[in-house]
Amino acid sequence: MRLSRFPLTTLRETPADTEVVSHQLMVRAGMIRALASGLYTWMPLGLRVVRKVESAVREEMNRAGALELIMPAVQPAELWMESGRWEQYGPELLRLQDRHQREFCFGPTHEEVITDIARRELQSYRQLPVNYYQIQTKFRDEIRPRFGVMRAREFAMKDAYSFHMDADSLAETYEDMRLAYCRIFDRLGLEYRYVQADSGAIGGAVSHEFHVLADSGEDEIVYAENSDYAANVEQAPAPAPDISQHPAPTENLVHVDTPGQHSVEEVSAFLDVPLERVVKTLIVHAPDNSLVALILRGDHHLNAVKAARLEGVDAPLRFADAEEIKERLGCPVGSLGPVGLNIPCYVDAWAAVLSDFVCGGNTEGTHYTGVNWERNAALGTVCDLRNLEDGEPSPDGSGSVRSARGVEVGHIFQLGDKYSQAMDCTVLDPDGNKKTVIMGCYGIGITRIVAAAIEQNHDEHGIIWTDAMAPFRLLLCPIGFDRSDAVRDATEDLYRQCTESGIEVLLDDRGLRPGVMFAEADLIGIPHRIVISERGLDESQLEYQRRGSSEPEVLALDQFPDFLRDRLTSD
RNA sequence: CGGGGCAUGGCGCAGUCUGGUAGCGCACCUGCUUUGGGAGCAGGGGGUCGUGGGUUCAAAUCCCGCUGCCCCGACCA
Repeated sequence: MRLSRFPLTTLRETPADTEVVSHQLMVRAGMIRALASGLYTWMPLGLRVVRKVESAVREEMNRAGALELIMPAVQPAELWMESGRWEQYGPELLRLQDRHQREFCFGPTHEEVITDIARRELQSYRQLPVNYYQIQTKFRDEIRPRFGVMRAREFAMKDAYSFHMDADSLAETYEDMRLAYCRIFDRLGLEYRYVQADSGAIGGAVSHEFHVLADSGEDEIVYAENSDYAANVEQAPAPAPDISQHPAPTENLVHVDTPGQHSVEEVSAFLDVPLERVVKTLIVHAPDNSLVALILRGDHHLNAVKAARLEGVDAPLRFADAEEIKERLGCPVGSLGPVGLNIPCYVDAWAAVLSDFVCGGNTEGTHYTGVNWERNAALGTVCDLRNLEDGEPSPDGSGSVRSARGVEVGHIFQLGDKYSQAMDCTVLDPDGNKKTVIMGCYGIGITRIVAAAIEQNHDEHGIIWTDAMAPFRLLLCPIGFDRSDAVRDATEDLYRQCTESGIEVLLDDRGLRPGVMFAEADLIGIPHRIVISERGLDESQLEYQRRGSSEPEVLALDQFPDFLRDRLTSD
């Protein structure tokens, strides 16, 4: 491709309405253009990257024996009523009516449609197992679309659905999919982790998430240094404290004045007590809207997902606001504590083993010191409320964990019979009896991978593509293309060699000043770059530079064919 | 959904308080010079100031309505 015929409108300045670096670079490089909130046009340069991701996914899905199909994006409400999700799904589901006032939705996912296909097509156990997939546009009416295509409303997703006679067969396909996903992310050259996403509390359902590691990721994950264990921090159990470390009380309860001291850090400093001997008291809503208290050690961080899973706590977690707390507990936030607190208390295990600790005095500007459970405050329910943190022991007993941030790009799930049961999807078994099939589902966010890859691989100049995702493999940068016959002739010859070798090559034949050409080259991130100049040609030399490496290499002109063969055709 | 902010040429912004001929940088077009990291000079094109109403001799600017977009909304308790 010649850049003179490939309009590339890059922006020198960062658009004001972009926040994360992938969004900024995608807009600046001309990969995407916004149409409305959460809706983007993929420009030719960006679409080439999307296609690379799609084809890696498609090839590995095919290799794993999955069958590609395409289902409609628009789905009739009747199917969603059968599964019960028409009521359940809420405002994220974009609902529409046709000219006859029939109800439809724009599919955010396709369990209902595929289950409908399966119950019509599949009659016999002989047809199982089977795994269907599609690469298709989804629409989810997100509360708050942001970060460009990372959290868009319309996005491309690969979704697969498998059907089985029994759990063993499902487990086999599930493992095949897990391996296929690993191959996909390996091929794309991304650093990733797969993490367990569910502890098994929900009916034995098994689920794993795949995360591309990036500092800006929306999820925090923890992984063991010495084993395969990895989990979303939302799910990872914190270690249990050593009960024997629970010393006997030595101090008396004292109600002290702490004027203006509200945060645990302030109180810790003011009273000269270590942060880990101060507890914080957080007030949230119960399902019936009454208040409950969550109590943690001052240096620990609340895990909202764990808290929301407690029976007496509403899910998702809803914090009580300051006015409500003042009104119902008679004390401003910042001075709350468990002593004499007249609402249900959930106490993190690490706070429960404290002795002689500090907490709020339940009156503005006061705290208690020398507090001891049961002696001064009812202990309430002891549970795991906090995050597992970097450096702590791994839940699988294999040493310590590290914490990292990740972008969720894949999710595989053993669904069981939730949809097949509701929608009566059955086949005949060898004995001629009707059996409800069980299902798995497997998603990959195609367009999100593009953003995640940029989050992971960029520098101050622009994007750094891996070979597998790059819109073009090689960029030819001739200096003086418009005014030097030698440069132009040599460049045209190299370009011809590339196209004949099947290399995806981009030629900057615009004759721009070198500074502009290089700045745009860095921005769009083509992994391999050859510079052709009169200066070099005088010595029969080219200059090669890998995007992201600081040192250019000299390449003899007559070695260019070897270069193509050795460095650019190996996948 | 709640709170805040913004809307002026393709992009980034000034002008709005205090009403009086719409401006700057980048980008774009033409010419000349320049050519190894987003050039210089000269000339040029492009804007119903988001939208609907109102006030006024006069509205980007003041008033009212609407729309769109962006940001914040889990830990001072």
